[in-house]
Amino acid sequence: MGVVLTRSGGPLSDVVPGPLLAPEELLGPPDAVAPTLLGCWLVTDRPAGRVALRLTEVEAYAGDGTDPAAHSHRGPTPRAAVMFGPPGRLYVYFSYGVHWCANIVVGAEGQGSAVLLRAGDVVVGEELAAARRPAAKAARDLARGPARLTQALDIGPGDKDADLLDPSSSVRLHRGEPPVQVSAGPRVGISVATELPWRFWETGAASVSAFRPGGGPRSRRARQD
DNA sequence: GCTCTGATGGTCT
DNA sequence: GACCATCAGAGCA
Repeated sequence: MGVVLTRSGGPLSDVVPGPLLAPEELLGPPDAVAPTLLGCWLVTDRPAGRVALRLTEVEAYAGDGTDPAAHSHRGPTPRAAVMFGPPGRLYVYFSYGVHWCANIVVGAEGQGSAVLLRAGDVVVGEELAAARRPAAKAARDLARGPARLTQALDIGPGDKDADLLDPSSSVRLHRGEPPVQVSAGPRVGISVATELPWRFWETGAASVSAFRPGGGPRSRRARQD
């Protein structure tokens, strides 16, 4: 209930996604490409219907050997091989034995860089996304966090290495309206290279995952052994 | 509101 | 066998 309206006043379900991104737009260092992905639309077309969300939070991971937090840091292992593929592919990995998380491969083929998709605002198919995310209590929680984002979009192991730039693909990356303002800060949930401000989010977006301003992520590494 | 913990399994050493 | 690019829910203030 309650039809969400665009700024121009039309129902979002009638909004047509912008053009697909071109591979050239994903070249360059991951920390330079990542903020340009904010505002872009990630769209999944499934038999149950379409869900599209507007990216509001991402993180950059570099494959040039300087970023120990990147899955590609140890080379093209079976899991991380997709990261060394061409830009615009979807790198999906299984996290904590429970969740799937999604990255967009960026940079030149062979580089091993990617951008983790952390959060977005669902703009099309909100009811379908809500059905996939029964724990979400509010619209902003539908895709607030990397694993929640993949749940809302129904992204899973079957989407590994999907070509987001192919118009015939069921998972695609479309250009959207860029945010007015972008913020940057440390990445979440990693234990190395925490000093790099490679997390980017749309300033003020409600769907940006929770973070302690100035305090960093809560430390859970202080457990005794 | 904030903090803490269990769940759960692939990946890599 | 340890380590996770996490989430949801319980407990407490």
